[in-house]
Amino acid sequence: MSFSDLLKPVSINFTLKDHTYSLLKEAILKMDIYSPTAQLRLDERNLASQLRISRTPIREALARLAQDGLVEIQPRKGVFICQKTRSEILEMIVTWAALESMAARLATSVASDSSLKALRKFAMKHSTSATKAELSEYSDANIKFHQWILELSGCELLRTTADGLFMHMYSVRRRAMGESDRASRSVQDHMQIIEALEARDPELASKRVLEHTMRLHAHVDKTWTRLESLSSGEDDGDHFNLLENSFS
Amino acid sequence: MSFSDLLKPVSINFTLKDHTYSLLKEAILKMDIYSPTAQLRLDERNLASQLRISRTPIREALARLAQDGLVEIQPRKGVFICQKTRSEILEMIVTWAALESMAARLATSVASDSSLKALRKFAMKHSTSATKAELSEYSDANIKFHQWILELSGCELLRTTADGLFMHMYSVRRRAMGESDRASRSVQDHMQIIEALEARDPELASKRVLEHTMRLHAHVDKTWTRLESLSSGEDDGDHFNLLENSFS
DNA sequence: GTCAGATGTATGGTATACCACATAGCATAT
DNA sequence: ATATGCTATGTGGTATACCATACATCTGAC
Repeated sequence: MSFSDLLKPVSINFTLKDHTYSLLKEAILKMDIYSPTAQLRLDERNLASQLRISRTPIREALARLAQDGLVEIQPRKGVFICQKTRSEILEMIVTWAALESMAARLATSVASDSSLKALRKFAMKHSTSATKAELSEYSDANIKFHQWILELSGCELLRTTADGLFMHMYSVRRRAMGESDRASRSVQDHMQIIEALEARDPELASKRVLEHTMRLHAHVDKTWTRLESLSSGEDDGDHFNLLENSFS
Repeated sequence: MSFSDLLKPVSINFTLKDHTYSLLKEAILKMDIYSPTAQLRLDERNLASQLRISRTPIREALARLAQDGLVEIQPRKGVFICQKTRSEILEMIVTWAALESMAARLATSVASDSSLKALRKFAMKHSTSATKAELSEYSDANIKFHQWILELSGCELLRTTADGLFMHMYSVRRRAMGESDRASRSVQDHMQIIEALEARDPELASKRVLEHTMRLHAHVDKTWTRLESLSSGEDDGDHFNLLENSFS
């Protein structure tokens, strides 16, 4: 083995700003940003000294984070982690529903029999863990199931766009999705979705995905209370209540 | 008029990086990035000297542009304007279809009679200009019509997400949308969409929007040739041809 | 003549210094 | 005691200097 072989992996394509971006993103998503004690402010100089790098790559990473809505940069004030309002979360679910129902529609055409089989296997395996109310695990499997459908669509853009939404839902999901009364219904829904995919019925598949996701919407709409206090009095646009009848 | 009214707009919230971001974004969208003579490379130092500012705000603006896919930053190489491949454009249309059909569904519930009336008025006005084959104007009106539906949904996120797609379609639209044989069919489609909205029929409205947008998809799929040469030989995933039957 | 290696130059990546503004605390005057 | 204004300090915004790499060009040897 020559020198060049040993020395080749010289951290090519690695930049501090990209690394910092992933680092900060992960950190933000992992923390519970709705905890009352959460540190919402990000100090550039603190981050710089903690990461032992200068402010420049940090600022470029923050600019990107601001672009995808994870933080807000207030000029001359500071950068703050974004807390989503109730209505923003509901809008995310609506948009997610739009994307995934399209994905299901496409999947009826492009997904292979074997990949549908794999999806069914996955869903059945985790349906058992759902019944024993292992909520955290169920919550992960639930998200994975939906991402899987996005993947089956073969449309990268649908998948990445939805991933951007899931990213924001990450902090929310423990609260919104992990409730055992919803779990059994959810498992039924998943099975029916798989059946529609296997039947290669685009209309039925997209319809069932849409209804399933909008049930989550209705659930969040009813039970999301903790953030209310933060933005009470504002016009949070509860008009989505009106929409339930659009998904019957 | 009181003092406070006069003194409020004290030029606050202006930063060079935000200004540069809008500036570069607009410049990129306006240029024909598919022209063979197009300048695809962006030189930080050139931009800095042209705009008479330092590289720092430019770099932060570029980081944001890279985030929404308008440019690509290759470490140690440079920043290049992104040319979308044929399959990426097709994926954008699919995703757009997903969003707008959901918007139409919502609009059947939340749009007011008067706003639907305004939409109809707008569509009828531009249907006449379409028949006289004023293509550029028709193309603008066409996009406006679709954006209007997104607005009627009352879901900000649907609208902004779709706007992100329209942004990329901007350079493409002159070529893809401006053909008179499509125009008359398009006008018919628009009218039928409006009728479905006025009938407050969510299923029909979303279905018609979906079919309408997928007709554009089929059209681009058949006629988009110019970029082929750039990426010929690559696996560009023409599998979307298979999907036409999903939207009948 | 051709190819390998070296060297120069251009360009992005990073660090740092400096500036403008926002905020809080204190002092002073009413 | 309260209100107003000043000052100190910290933070983000910007400019600039320097470093590392990629690429082109040149040169020399075979």
